[in-house]
Amino acid sequence: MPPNVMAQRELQLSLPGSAAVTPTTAAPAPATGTTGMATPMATEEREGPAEVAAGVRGVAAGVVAGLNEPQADAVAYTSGPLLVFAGAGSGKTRVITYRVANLVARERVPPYRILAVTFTNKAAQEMSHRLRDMLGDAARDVWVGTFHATCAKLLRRHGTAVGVASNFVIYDSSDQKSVMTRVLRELELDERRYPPRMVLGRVHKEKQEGRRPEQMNIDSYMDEAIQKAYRKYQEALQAAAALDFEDLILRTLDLCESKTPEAAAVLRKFSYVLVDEFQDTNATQYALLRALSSQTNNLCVVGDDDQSIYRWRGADVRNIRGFRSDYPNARVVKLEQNYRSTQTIVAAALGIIARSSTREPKELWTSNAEGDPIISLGTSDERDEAAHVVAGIHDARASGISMSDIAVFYRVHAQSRVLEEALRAANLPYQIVGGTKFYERAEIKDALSYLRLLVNPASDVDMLRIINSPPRGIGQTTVERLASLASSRGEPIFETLGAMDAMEPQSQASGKPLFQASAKKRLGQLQVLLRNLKEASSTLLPHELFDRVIAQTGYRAALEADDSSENEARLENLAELRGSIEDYGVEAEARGESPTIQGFLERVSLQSDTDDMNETERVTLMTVHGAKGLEFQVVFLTGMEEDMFPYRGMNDSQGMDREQLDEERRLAYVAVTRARSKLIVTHASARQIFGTTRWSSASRFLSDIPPELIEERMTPQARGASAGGRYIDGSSRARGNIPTGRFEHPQSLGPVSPPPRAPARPTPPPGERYVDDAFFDDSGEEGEVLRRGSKVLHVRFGEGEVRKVLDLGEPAVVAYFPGWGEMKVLARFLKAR
DNA sequence: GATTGTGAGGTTTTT
DNA sequence: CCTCACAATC
Repeated sequence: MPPNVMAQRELQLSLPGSAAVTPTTAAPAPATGTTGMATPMATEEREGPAEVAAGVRGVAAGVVAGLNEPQADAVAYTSGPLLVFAGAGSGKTRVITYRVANLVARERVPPYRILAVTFTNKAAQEMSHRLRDMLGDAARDVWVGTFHATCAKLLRRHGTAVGVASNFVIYDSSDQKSVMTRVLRELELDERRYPPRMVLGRVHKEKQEGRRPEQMNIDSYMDEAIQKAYRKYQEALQAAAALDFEDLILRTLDLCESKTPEAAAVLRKFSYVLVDEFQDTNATQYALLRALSSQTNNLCVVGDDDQSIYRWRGADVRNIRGFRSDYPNARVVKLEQNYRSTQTIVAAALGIIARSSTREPKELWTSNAEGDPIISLGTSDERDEAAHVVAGIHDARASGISMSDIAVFYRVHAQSRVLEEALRAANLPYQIVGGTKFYERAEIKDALSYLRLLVNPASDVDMLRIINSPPRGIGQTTVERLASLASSRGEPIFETLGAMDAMEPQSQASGKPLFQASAKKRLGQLQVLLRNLKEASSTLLPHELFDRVIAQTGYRAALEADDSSENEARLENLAELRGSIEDYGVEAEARGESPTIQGFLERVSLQSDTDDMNETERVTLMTVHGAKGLEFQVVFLTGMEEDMFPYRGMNDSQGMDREQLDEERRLAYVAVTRARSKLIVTHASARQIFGTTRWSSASRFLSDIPPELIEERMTPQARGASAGGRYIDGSSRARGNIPTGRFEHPQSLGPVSPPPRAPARPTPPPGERYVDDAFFDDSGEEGEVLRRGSKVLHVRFGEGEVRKVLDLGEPAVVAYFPGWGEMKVLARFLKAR
């Protein structure tokens, strides 16, 4: 993870402090709304060194020093609900950590009674580290973790009160999908009308909004089918002692509401609850937070509605926007000073977000230097783009910027490949965050399934996964019969397997034995194998168990048997998995816990690849989503084209709705605000994506940035493409004022060339209009909007339909004209129909 | 029962 | 472009 330079910068100011702010704990919460505390700044207030709790490294006094006024306010306000709007780069994490430190060191709140919740492990880790720096050992007892990890922890301890087995396993999305597939089959629902993905999506949505099957709104036959599937899916999970991600939250909420002694204990547990990225919470998560803080109402939520980018995942930005009405006496603090970025970058970000249709009013500002202009680079295609990103990285390095302080962002992972190739060819070290996940590889999933099955034999998904892996002669027919036998007996497959010896199951139809002798024998062997491993699992260390599993199951042997390069890679992956099990063991012991397989598995299922970024000297490639919460000196924001960003799916039809567009806009805002001093945005006129070529114009978000902040450029290739391209209408591409500068790192730039200018357009004849560049317009209300599907009229080709919109320095399209085919035409030669 | 091939479908972002 | 599901074949 890149170092938080802002923090470093500020800590220099803050640490000498023996100054402290008068605790404002007792102050009544004024209803004045925003930042209105008149608390003097730390530097103006003198106190003797504050008493320091044992084990706390003298930070109590410094806790509030070095914070600006609203920050200090948020840290010091400790009695009741608190809502912090934290603009990008405004020192949000800092406020949370200082707040926790203040609670422990000054307010003497026992660390184990503080809960700080984040969304990503990455954020949780960073918070832990910072707390450790401030509080030392006391930090260990603060509950810091993601929603999911926190819930898992609570459920392991107390879940039995609401019927959650303490050895539950967590099903990831592919596990979930296979459960759902089986459910849908059992319900005999048509796979085309009810794709598992879709049904699962609907079920998740219900769960995210806290609705059980019986609470669903049923408006159609399909809803009814989904309701059935939802029920059955939950039954299947319950039978397998498995939880999906939503269940982790929902069942913890159940626990809280259960009126059991365990519930009482959990509800009493935390006297302070803090949440980071509150704008990303869904209804269930919010309900859980409310429950966990219900005894004291000391709920502190920190977030930024402008950075709400997970609506698709159930996040409800109304949680943060409506917090004040849920907690009318909440103190509201707005952190509006940005410490991260240049004025130029902040202004650009504001230009983008300003057009969002709904926002909590706030003014982000900075006292940082103006900085360099943003470079907007037009490229011909994704390869050209990648080549110039590489060139830009070289330039940045030449000006002394560390590789780990450079990032390349893209909207979707699919864009990473070309960039990756270019970086590799240029010998630039890089790391890709996210994407194809290690833990999704087949061999890893197989190995983990064995381990999970040993912890929780009821987990049918795992059983079905490994039953014939490595191949042991148990075929589809046998598996199906076994599974249906188990389900008719109402027990997990593992149990049925164990009972095989004692019974002679017969087919109901024919009365013949259900299993052939050979099949039965093989099932018996598997049963013995698993039983032996299970016995061993209680005595062996996790990595030893792993070794035994891949040895005794024949998994390793099967891979070694044929030494293809794929199998070699698989063996390496398994070795890597073993390594991470060992690492886990070491860490667990360091924490004074004894390592267990269950502990390891939990870590795995709640961890994403995004989490382990290291600080080595490498350029970071990631999606914009992955970038949230991070910052880099230099940021390349690629693929800034209409259709890519804002991203539109494949469905060729209509555009996106306002809400989607707003979310894309916020995403763009997040992307831009990651940059500290340099932002280079790139767009390509043509892009190969998902196997087809897409032509598009520059993103509307670029035109929302005040033009004076941007320096427009084109790569030679892009210029060549537009200058050399001949059009059927014979239009000349020759135009004046095309900048000719090489692409270099902004800091080493010469004089800025003026942006390319479209040639003056002739006045349209009376009664005619020219279709023009109004397709940058969000609202579609002014001007003529030219987009896919628009009907156009050309003087020679007649009526046509727009297939692609492109930016060739001026608006142009690929349009289909019956009798002519697809033609590339400048928009100014077209009339709208 | 296993292996291989073909086709179709879907393609965002993540705990 | 990729994955997955299913069919045909050994």
